[in-house]
Amino acid sequence: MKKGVSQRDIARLLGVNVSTVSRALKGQPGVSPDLKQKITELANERGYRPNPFAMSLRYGATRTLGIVVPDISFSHYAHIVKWIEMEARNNGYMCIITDSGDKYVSEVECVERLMDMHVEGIAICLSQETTDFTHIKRLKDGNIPVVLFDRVADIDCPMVNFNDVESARQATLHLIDSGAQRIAYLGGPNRIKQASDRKHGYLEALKERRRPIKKELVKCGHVSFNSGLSDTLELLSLPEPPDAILADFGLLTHAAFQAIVSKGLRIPQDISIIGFMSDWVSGMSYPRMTFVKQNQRDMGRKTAKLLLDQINGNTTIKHIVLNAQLNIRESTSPLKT
Amino acid sequence: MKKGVSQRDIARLLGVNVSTVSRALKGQPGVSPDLKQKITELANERGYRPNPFAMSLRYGATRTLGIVVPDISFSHYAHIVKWIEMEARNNGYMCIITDSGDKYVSEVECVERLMDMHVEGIAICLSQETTDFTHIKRLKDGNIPVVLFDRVADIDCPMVNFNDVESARQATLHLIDSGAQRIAYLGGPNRIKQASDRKHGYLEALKERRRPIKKELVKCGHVSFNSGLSDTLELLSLPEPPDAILADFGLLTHAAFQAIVSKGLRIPQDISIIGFMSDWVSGMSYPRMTFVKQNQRDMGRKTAKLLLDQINGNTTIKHIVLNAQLNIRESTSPLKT
DNA sequence: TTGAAAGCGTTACCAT
DNA sequence: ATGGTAACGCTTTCAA
Repeated sequence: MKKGVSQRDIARLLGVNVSTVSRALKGQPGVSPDLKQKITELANERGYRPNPFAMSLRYGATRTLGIVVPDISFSHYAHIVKWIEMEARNNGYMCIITDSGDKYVSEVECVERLMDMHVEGIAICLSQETTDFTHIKRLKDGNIPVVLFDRVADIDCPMVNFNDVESARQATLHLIDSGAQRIAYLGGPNRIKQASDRKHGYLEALKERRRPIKKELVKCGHVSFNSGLSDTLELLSLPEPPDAILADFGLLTHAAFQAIVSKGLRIPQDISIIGFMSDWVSGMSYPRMTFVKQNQRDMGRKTAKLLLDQINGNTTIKHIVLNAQLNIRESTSPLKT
Repeated sequence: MKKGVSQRDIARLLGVNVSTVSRALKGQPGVSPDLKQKITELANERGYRPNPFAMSLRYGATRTLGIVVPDISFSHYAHIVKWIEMEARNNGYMCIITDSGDKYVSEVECVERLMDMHVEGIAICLSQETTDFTHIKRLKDGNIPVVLFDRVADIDCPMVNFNDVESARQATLHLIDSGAQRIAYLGGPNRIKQASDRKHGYLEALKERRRPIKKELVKCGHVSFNSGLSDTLELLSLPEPPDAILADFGLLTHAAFQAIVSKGLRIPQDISIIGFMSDWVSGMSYPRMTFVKQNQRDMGRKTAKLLLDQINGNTTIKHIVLNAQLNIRESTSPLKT
């Protein structure tokens, strides 16, 4: 392990004291222009770089943020993370990104590791297993700023999420108004607030249009491709199968699509579908999917800002809700007035 | 900024010396069982955690790796990064991930920042602008282990990449053998080794089957959606348009697909297409895309291993080439024997 | 078995 | 204007 050049090295080379070098390099008063010149020149020449660990040790400030995501390989999270990182970097912070694999135990471990690294704040997107929030509370007890994003929970903590109730409501209304009679809901388990919010929006829309709620059309399983696939196949095998599906997660959307295709059903003639997915994938599918568009850039930036605000002592802003938008394309049947 | 519990705190509480606490906590000999018991108990109770910065300062070992990617929001890179991170974590390392935005200047800045953070090694996927490698050389001069992955270069440095010549060759052969007469190539600029390798494979396949090389069918523009879109539209407007396209990057594949659809052409009846893309997106398009499948998990793991090997003083292994696989689906017309 | 002190890189404070 | 030194958390070497 090769060492870099330290202030002490420069001091020795010039026959002066470290403290003088420190002052010169920090641009503080109390150094003669001559000496200052010599010091900065030598520092540049030898490639002096301040050692952040010495600073951290002294001040406890690591200029580092921690991020925990369920799965960085999902485009949705990767996009959000990208913008958290951008915003952080613009403010002089580096990001340490950890992947919980959507598992509770791993999430706790990630948080502990980040605490060990003395990050100044942590942004967390909760795993689908998380129902216990002691690890979050521990952070708050330790006065480490936290922000929950995307997958949040009903706890007292700053957070940024999308308006899940409303976006699912809009999507369901669109399906009803396009003529769908039996709309199935494919979502996640109720313990995920995101999932229960979305289901709530779905049910609200049905009530609003005075449509009956059919229990057999509501699937709230594990958020995984396989679970989505078998749930959709079950739906399609019902004596009275749905003529529309609202899929509430990217993975489930993908699975539902595959299941429909594998059954030889036509979209939207036989069945309509709305999903949560990214713009460009929606554009490649055939037919192009009507989908709920979420602005990951906004979410990433807002999350970083909330974190940095807290680090800078501003504790006023608390909970930000972003609007998602329904993008109507060809996977939902045209209006039958 | 709240401080954690230090060894000194524990020492004071027990009325002993810090060094004794240190020995006890490290399980070193020279502490009475009694005292050791008391120290470890108190440490657990108060939630003592070693301060990594003090350790770093003393040993220069940060147990941290740096990663530089062109765009973390691309599924391809996000997948690779996920597995680098996993492998690193299994070996007690954390990862600091930086996004160069596919820009050279930003890539250099990322590397500098990572050096400042005193990461023990850096994995880099080069930006499409990078032709100057002094920042890589600087790392090697500083004895900081480096591994290039995915987008590599012809320099003396450990690296992991896919067999780009071969996968493009295979893809082209498949198009020829499916009956395509005028195969267009949509790739990146020659300065990207990945792109020139793939073009090389394309040309080799044509030669192998004694097909003429038509310059107007070879497009090597910027790797971006817009560039891919306009290049494909140009190809389709030729007096003699291609009856097959090989698109050599995910973005370009996506763009080519959109361009073809916008022109009202049918795949594969009017034109065949092979792309570089992810498995699940390929399954959602219609028709399902024939594509070159790259194993990101392997690449991520191998990259991390190469980095960790170097950190551990093993400098033998140098260059790993992974095989990509052609997955044949319905976007290439059936064999006309 | 335990204590004392030095050192890692930096800065702040006090002395010169 | 400059030097000396303590402090941050931890380990190691030497001394008791």
